[in-house]
Formats: sequence, structure tokens, C-alpha cells
Amino acid sequence: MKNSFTEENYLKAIYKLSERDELVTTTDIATMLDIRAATVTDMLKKLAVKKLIRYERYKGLSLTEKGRAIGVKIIRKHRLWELFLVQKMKFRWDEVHEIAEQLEHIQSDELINRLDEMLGFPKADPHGDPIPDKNGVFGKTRTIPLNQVKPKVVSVVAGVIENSNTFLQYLDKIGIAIGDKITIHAIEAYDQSHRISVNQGKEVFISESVAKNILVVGK
Amino acid sequence: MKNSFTEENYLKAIYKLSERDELVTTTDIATMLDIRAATVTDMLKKLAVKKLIRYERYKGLSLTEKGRAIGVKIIRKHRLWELFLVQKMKFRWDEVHEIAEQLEHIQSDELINRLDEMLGFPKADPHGDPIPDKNGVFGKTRTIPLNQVKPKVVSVVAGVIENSNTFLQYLDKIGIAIGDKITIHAIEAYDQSHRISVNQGKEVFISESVAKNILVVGK
DNA sequence: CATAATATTTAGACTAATCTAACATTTTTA
DNA sequence: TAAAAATGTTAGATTAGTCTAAATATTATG
Ligand SMILES: [Mn+2]
Ligand SMILES: [Mn+2]
Ligand SMILES: [Mn+2]
Ligand SMILES: [Mn+2]
Repeated sequence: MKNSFTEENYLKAIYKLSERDELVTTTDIATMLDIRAATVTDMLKKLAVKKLIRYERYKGLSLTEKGRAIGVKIIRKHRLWELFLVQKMKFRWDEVHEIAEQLEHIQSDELINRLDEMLGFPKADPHGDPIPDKNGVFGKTRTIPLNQVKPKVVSVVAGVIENSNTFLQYLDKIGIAIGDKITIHAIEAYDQSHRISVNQGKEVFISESVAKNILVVGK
Repeated sequence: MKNSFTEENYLKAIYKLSERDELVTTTDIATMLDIRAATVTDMLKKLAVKKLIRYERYKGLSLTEKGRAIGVKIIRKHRLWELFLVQKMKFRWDEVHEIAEQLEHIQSDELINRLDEMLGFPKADPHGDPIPDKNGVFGKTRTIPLNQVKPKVVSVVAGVIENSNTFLQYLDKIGIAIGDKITIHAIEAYDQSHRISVNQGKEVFISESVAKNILVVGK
């Protein structure tokens, strides 16, 4: 009944990949987990025997309900722990991912549900990623990348797409955090860079790629 | 530099055994970890190569400073997590050990030190076991088993020796908790059973073995 | 102190998770 | 559509951690 850390990490990776495309490939998993495709093939056979995935040689794989449930649960735990670390332990949003990679494997439904309750049944983690409820259901989020917002419209930062520490630290440096109100003043036609202001404060320039990686609450 | 969960569990077990006797034996470790002596021998060789223990074939082993530091650190983490679970997450003292067995392996000095701070740099876990500080130093505790206390003297419960869930639940049932004031009214000469009262309340009978497993603050 | 009992180690095997190298299949492209 | 490229699988190794059975060393005892 119990899965190893390794199996949990595979199922989490497969779940994330299947958000884009139901049918997941061996190489995608290998890339995401930074291991060799041959290793993945072996594990896929094991997961298929356990009925956690549907797998056909050379054809790719998809999660079964059972496999999805485990993948989603790991994601739920990861995100709840991240929020706990930020809200209760005063870590910065760029410090919590590595620790949550470990904490996500702690086995205790009671603990994770109390954590959920203690945090007020939150809908999103410190990076704006949605947290599924105890039944594995995600609330619907209506966020769009900042670069799709029209000039003059005030939008509220809800999260980020890129999750790297360097990106998060860059946002800290230029003073953009979740909940901030952003107004786009102008978009440079040449390179799509944005001139914006944060919370009606002084203006900041961000590149197109930064704008694409900031999520705001959609209208 | 990083040790596996398994190595950490060995070092924790060895540390606990060496509290009784500096020189630890293969069989003691096997018994404590519930694995075969042959398995232990293999691991001892590995720990010796890593200079975490001093080991001589057939002669037993002892911890090096390096090994002791790791063992103590795991114990520190275990006990801080247990206290966190009781104080912050409202678990009962008989529910926390299994979860702490997992949490003790989370690698983050920052996290454990913040946990320590959040809990007010506690000196003991929910079962009264001492918590070493971040330098691996234990405060001195002056506790004695209840059966060594003289009748009529009021003593304060500081912890337990036996840590099993059944024992902890038994204490809950008869209404004995850490911090309670206990007065011994009489000790039965035949079987050393104790007639006591808790917080000046109504009288309770406990067997000698129970009295031996309750620690009170020594005079 | 010789032998019996106990403790410990060695030898050989197994499983999970990983790798590299070689082979097979599918997809792309000229 | 045939060859080339990309993708995926198999075969054979390796490491960590475990086991059982057999061998060896230490300790206890008649
Ligand atoms: Mn994360
Ligand atoms: Mn993980
Ligand atoms: Mn414990
Ligand atoms: Mn442990």
C-alpha cells in the first residue's frame, strides 16, 4: 500500500506533465527528474504492474485514477508545507521549495489536514500555485500572464509561472510580491518590454519574459 | 557529507545505547533497530570507514565525536518535532512518535533552529526527554522515578521512562500528565504498589512498574 | 580448562534504484 | 518512401540495505 519516495516523485512528475498533455512520454519524465530514460522505462513497468499508470511500450503512458490521486496528494503536501514555511516559519518564498521537496513525503493524513486547517484551507501556495483540497480537487483559478493585460488596467499579482530562486529573488529586488497592484503604463513595440508601476509607486521596467512569468488575477 | 536515513537511524540508536554503556555491541543495535546482526556488521564497517564510529571486529564499537554529533542532532530534531506536533498541531503525546520518526530526517538547519526558537528553546519533549541545544549540549536534568520518592512529599511529574503508546494512554486514562503534582499516600509492602493522589484530587492506585516509569523532578 | 553456549562475522543472495551501451521502434525529412 | 534522427527498451552492471546459513571468535560453565 505504501509507495517509496521515488515512486511518489515519479507520480508527481507524471501528474505535472499530464496537466499539459494527457499522454506522457518516457523522455519527458527523464528530463523532469534528471535521470536516464532507461531508468524511467524500468520504473514505468513497475508502476504499470501496480496499476498506477496505463503504459504501452513505445506508446507513452497516462495516470490511472489511483496514480493521479497519489500525484495530486504529493503536490498538495508540497504546497501546504511551502505555505506553512512562509507563513508560520517566516521563510522567504525562494527558500521553501527544497525543504518542501523533503516534507512532501511525510506520511500522515492527520498532520497534513491539520496543517491545511491551521493555514485556513488556503487555495494557493506562496508562488500562487493552486492547492488541491483533501479530495484532490483544485479550485478554479482565473489567472493570466501579465503580458496579456491591457495598459492602464490595474491587475493584482496572483503568482508566478517560472519558479526558480533567481526569478523569485529578482522580483523581490524590484519590489513585486503576490497581492501587489500593477498598472502597465506602456509596452515598448520593439521588444515588448513593459513600463509598469507597483501599488501606484514609482515606475519599473521589466522585460517581456518577466511579464510572461508573472500571473495576475484575470478579469 | 550527507548521510542516508538508514545511517542516521543507526547513529541515533548507537547514541542511545551508548548513554548506558560507552561500548556498544552488534546485537544491541540489531535488537533496537529490529534487524539481523549480520546486517549491522555490514553497516558498522561502513560507519567505521566514514569515521563515525570506532569499531574493532568482535570487540564492539563507540561513537567518534563526528558520529555522536549526528546521533544527537537526530535526537534533537525528533524531540523538537514531537513538541511542535503537541504544542502547535494539537496532537496527543501518544500520537507524535511515529510522525517524528519521519520528520527527524528532514535536512534543514535553518528550519530546525526556527522550530527551536518558535517553541521557546524548550528543554524537554512531550515525554519529558531532554532536548539538546544546537551545539548538541543537553541541559542537566534532575529527575527521579516516582517509586524513589518518600510518602507525603509532593513531587511534580517531569516525564516518563517507558514511552509506549499503551503506557501513555494508560496515564491519560488515570489522569496523570506532565506538570501534575503527585503525593504518595502509602506504599503496599507486599507488592510495592502505590496509593497516590494527583493535584490533591481523588486517590489512584498504581503498580510498582508504573511508579518506576514515571519521572518526577528530584529534590 | 575443555566444551558448550552465545555473539559476531563472512559468504552468498535478493530487491530497489540507478547507470551505460547496445538494440529496437517510431518519427522526421530529404 | 527510404534513410536518418530521435525516442524508447533491453541487457548487464553497480550500490545500498537487507536476509539466511555457515563459519569463527568470545564468553560462560561443568
Ligand atoms: Mn515548490
Ligand atoms: Mn520529492
Ligand atoms: Mn519519540
Ligand atoms: Mn528514524
